[in-house]
This record gives sequence, structure tokens and C-alpha cells, in this order.
Amino acid sequence: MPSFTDTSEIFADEQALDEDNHPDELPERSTELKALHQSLAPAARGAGANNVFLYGKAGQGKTATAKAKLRDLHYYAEQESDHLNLTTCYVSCEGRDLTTTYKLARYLYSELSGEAKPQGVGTDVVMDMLFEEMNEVGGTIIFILDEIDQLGSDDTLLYSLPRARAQGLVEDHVYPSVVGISNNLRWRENLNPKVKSSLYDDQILFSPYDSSQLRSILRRRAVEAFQQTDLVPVGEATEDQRDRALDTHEVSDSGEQHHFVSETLTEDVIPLVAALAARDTGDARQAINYLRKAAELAHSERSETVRQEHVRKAEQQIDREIILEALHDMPIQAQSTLCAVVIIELAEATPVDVNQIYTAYSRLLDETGGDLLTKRRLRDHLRNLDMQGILSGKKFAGGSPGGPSWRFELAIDTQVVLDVLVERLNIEEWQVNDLVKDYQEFEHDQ
DNA sequence: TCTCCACAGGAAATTGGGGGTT
DNA sequence: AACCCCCAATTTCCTGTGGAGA
Repeated sequence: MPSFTDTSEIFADEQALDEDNHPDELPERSTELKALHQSLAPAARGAGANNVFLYGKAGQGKTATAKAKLRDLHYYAEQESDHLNLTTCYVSCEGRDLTTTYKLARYLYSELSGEAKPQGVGTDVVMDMLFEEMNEVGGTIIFILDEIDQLGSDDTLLYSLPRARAQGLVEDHVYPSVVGISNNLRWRENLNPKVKSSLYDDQILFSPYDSSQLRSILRRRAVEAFQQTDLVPVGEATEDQRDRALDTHEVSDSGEQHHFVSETLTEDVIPLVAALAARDTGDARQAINYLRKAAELAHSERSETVRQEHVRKAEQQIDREIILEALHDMPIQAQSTLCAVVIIELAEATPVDVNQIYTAYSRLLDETGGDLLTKRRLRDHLRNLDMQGILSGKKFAGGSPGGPSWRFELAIDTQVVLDVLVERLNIEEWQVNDLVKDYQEFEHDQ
């Protein structure tokens, strides 16, 4: 009988592997830290920081870098400077559902003033209130807008915030600036050129971690998270530690060699996790998730060590969870669109063009009784599913006039999708099977 | 080579709903 | 109750485009 216990053979401090546990040290990002330092340096001289844009894929330490550098700046403002009046305001646009200028302006206002969010007034009024409040606060005000791409093409605030001072929207004693952070590399391209140039004096690109960097990151986390796991400088190592070292490497920057010793992880665990994550997008968060999941699996098996097989299993589980979650949160019409593709997939007729999907989709909605969308909209949904990696779409040249046309097929496991869809849409599996037969006949007639 | 048409996808208008005030 | 503001999803309208067929 499994029982609950507050000790573990494996974990020393499980929280070290939490998502929101930002490390204080980022040796793999020293270049980016220096660049950000340059951009914020004018603030220390009381001149207002440059506007900076940090961009790169998810899990590359953008947020951690920004937070670390602001901590430095705060420290300087409090300890070493008597004339620097610094206010910083960090917002995660995604976490707080700040998807428009209106929502963001309200939020920033309430953060700055401590008042409740203004309600029932127009965007322009909220913006005025915000600028007014910035006058109240005064000094250097740095807004860190994380996941700024959530704002989509709504760039009003992004345009006025960085140039509030130049445009006379705030008084002379106020120095506002913006640190924008985005996962979406394409988003920046779509910005209005006027916004682009005013928003970003400087840009810092975070390129993906390679597997060797990921290994260093993972080792440092492992030392905190796991029992009997240490990084020991070569000079201080006992003979025993030297013999048991899983790996010996240079800890970034210091130039000093360290032994990595662990009784809990087998030798191949960290290299494997790092390789899996690097193969994908070099996402450190993902890598740490794999490691935590693998350790949890080992723990629940009452294994004393985390081994390669745990990592493999963890990868599978996590990938599946990600898909399930994505499918669950999806709007009903996107699910219907997906279901139409599943039907055609089951009829073994993929990849398939938009027109065919539309007919399958129409018949599906006859069964489920939902509202029928236009073809135009269906195309949007399909492209969306493609970008989420649930479908895979390719442009096929020739065959039809109008240039290359899109063909789609399912990019993930058919049965997993079908399970979720049957649960979420008002439809049974036998109905889906009927629709598959339907589609096969229809295809035959063509 | 020219014309025509179906397709992709941008832009603007519409719809319906949720917050709120007066 | 009447009204205002914002918003997401969708429809409507439209343009650019490249291959098919004359």
C-alpha cells in the first residue's frame, strides 16, 4: 500500500524545479545581461533608461534576465545613490489576460497608484489617468511588459508609453521607459513601423540554449533539488568524489573545473534531458519539467535513483499532457474544425484541401447542431491549428487554379484527439464512424 | 500569351455579450 | 430601463495571385 511521507529518497527540495523559481545567477546569459545593463545604465545617471526589446523563444531566460538586472538597479538606487528615484513595474501580459491597450492601461494605472482599476470609462480617459499617475510618482519609471505579443496589433499604448515624455504627455521630471519581452519572433515584424522605432532603442536577441548550456543549467538545479547531489570544485574534491564524478566541467565564467557528483541521478539522465530539450527548442523550462517529471516518476516507483527510462517516460507523459491541455482549452469551433480533419484522417484521405474539410465539417455540424461557419473562417481555424502544431499544413502548388493551396493532415495521435473531442463535442464515437463512411462515399463520387 | 477563376488572406463591418453608469 | 464602453468571434467584402485552358 503506498503511503504518504514527508521524506524522499530522491528530492531534497522539490521546489527548486518549480516553473516560477527564477535563478539568481544566469552565467549562460552573461552577454545578454551586459547588453541589458548598457541599456538601463542611463537610468542610474538619472537620464531615463533606453527602451529595450528582449526577444527569443520560450524558456531562454528572458524574464529571469530582466528581473535580475532590475534587482541590480534597485539595489543601486537604494544603497548607492541618493538622487535616483526609481519605480519599476513588472507585468506578465499573458498571465493577467492583458490583451488590449485598455486592459493594460487600467492594470498599469492600478499598479502605480494602488487604486482599484478604473471602470466604465473609455480608453483615452484611462490613458490620461495613467499619465497623471506617472506625474505623481515621478522619477524614473520602468515598465517591464512580459509576453508583450499578447497585445496583438493593438499598439496604441506601446506607441505612447515610450514617447510620453517626448510628446509632453508627462511632466519633465518623469522618465518613463519600457522593457518589452516577447516569445514571438514574428510579432515584432507586424508592428507599425512608427511603433517599432519608438519602442525600441535597443534589442537583445536570446538565442536558444545548446545542449551543453542546458546541462549546466540542469546541474545547478539538480544540486538544489536532489539528495546527495553536488558540484564540487576539483581542488576541494575528496578522492572518493573524484572517482564517483559523473562529469567534470568548467562552471561558466569562473573558469574553474567542477566535479558533478550524484547518488540520485544516474550518469545519463542530465545529458539525455538536455539533448531532448535542445533537439526541440532549447527551452530550459521544458528541460526542467522533464527532469522534475522523471524524478516524480522515480519517486512514485520508490526507486532510489532517477534513470534514463524515467526520463523517456516523462517525455512521453509531458508531451501528451501538453496536447490534452491544448485541446481542452480550445474554442468549440476550433474543435469542430479539428474533428472534421480527424474524420478525413480516419477515412485515410489526408492531406486534404480546405474545400473537402469544409464539406466534412458541414456534415459534422448537422450531427452536433452547432453554428456553421463560413469557409473563410474555417481557413483561419485551420491555419491556427497548424501553428499550434496540432495539424500540419503544407502548400501544394498546381492542381487547382488560384496558385498553391493548403492541404492539412493531423500532426498528432488520432485516438488521443478523438477521445477528447468525443468528450467535448456533443457527439458519440459511432456517429464519427458514420461520418467517416459518409466521407468515403462522398470521396468516391468525386 | 492572354484571360479567367478559385484560392489565400487583409481589412472593415457586424454581432452578441459582459462589464459598468445614470 | 436605457445607455456606454470594450471585446472576441465571425461575416462580408475585397485584392493579389498563379495555374488552367483557350
